[in-house]
Amino acid sequence: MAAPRRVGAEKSETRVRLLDCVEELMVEAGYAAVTYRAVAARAGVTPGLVQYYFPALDDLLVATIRRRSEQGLTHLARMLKARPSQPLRVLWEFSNDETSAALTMEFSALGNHRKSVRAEIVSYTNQLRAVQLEALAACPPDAADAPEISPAALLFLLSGIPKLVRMEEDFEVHTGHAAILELVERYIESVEPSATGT
Amino acid sequence: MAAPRRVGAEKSETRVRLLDCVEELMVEAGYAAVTYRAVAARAGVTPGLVQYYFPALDDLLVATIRRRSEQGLTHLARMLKARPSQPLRVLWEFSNDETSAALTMEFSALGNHRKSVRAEIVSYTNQLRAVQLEALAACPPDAADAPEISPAALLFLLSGIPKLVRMEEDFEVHTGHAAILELVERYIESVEPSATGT
DNA sequence: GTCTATACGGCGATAGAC
DNA sequence: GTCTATCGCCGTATAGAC
Repeated sequence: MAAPRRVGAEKSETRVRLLDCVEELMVEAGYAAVTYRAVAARAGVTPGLVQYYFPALDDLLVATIRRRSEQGLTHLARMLKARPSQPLRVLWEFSNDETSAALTMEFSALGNHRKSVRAEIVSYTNQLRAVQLEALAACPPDAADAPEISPAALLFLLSGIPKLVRMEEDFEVHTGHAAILELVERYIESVEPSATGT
Repeated sequence: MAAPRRVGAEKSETRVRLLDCVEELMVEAGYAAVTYRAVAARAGVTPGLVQYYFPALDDLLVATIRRRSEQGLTHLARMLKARPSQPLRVLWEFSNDETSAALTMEFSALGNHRKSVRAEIVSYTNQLRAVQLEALAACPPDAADAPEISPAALLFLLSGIPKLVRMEEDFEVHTGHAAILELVERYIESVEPSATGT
C-alpha cells in the first residue's frame, strides 16, 4: 500500500476542527455544500490546507462518516449494557434518537453514488446489525399476546420504521405515523413491560 | 408571472427525447450524471439546445419527475379499477413494482436538497396518498384473525416496507427482509383471500 | 509536518448571434 | 429554434515557503 501523497497527522487539532465544520455544513446546507472552499472558509483556513489533510473530497467525507459511526456503535453498546433486560426498548430508542438523524440521512443520500461513502456505510451497518441481532437473540419475544415475529423481522421494523417516518416527514407526509408509532410501542410494552427487571 | 425566458414547445420531439435521456442517465449513473453536456451528448444535440428547452437544470429534473409521476398515478388508478375488491393486494403490488423503483429512489435523494424537486415530490406523494387512502377506506380490514390496525398505519407499512427493503438492499443489508415480506403477505391473505370476488 | 499560491479542465448559467 | 462565447465556482494537482 503506497502512501497516496503527503497527508496531515491524525491527531491534529486542525483536522478535528475540519471534521466538525463538515458536519455543520452538512446539516445546515446539505452534502452538496461540502466543498474544499466552503469548509476552509468556515474553519478559517485556506482551501489548500483542507486538501493537505484530505487529499480527495472522498477522504474528507469518509473520515466524517467514520467518526460518527464509531460514536454510534459505542453509544448503542453503552445503552444495551445499562439495560440488559430491555433490548427492544433500547433498540427502539436508539433508532428514534435524532442526535445525528439529519446527518445519517445525508450520509445515506451521499452513499447512493459515492462508492467510498457507500462502502463505509455498509461496513458500519453490518457491525450495527450484528450487535442489534445479538441483543435481540438474548431475549426471544414469546410474550403471551404478542404476534409471532422473527428477531430479524422485528429488528427490521424497529430500526426501519423510525427512519422511514423521518424520511416521509422530510417530504411533508404524515399519514399513519402517529398510529404506527403507538402500535410499535404497545407491542414493546406487551413484550417488555415497563416495570420489569432482569 | 413574467415569462422566465425563451423556452421550447411542450410537444417538441426533441423535448421528449431529452427527458428520455435524463431517465437513462439517472438509472445508469445517478442523478449527478445529469448535466447539460451529458444529456446533450446522449441525445446528439448541443448543450445549448438542452438549455433552450430547460433553462435551468431544475426545470429539466422537475419535468422528468412530473412525467413519471403522472404515469404512476394513472397506473395505480387503472390497477384499483381493475380489481376493486383487492385494494390491499393492489397497493402492495404497486409499491413493490420496480418498474421505476431506481428512478424513484434517485428522485427522493435529489429531493433532499433541491427545493424544486422536493416540491414536485411532495405534490405527487400527496395525490398518491389520497388515492391510496380512499381505496383502503372502501374496505376496512375487519377480518377475524388480523391484528387491529388503522387504514393509515396499514398504508404506511404497505407503501413503506418495499421502499425500505430496496434502500437496505442497496447497502447490502438483507436482515429480516424475507421474513417481513412473508409476514405482510400472510396478513394480506388473511384479509383478502386469493379466491375472492367483490 | 503545516501551510500557501497558483493553474487546469469541467460544471451550471447567462447573453446574445444566426 | 439552434448554437457559441463567456463567466464564476468546483475538485484536483503541483511547487514551494515556513
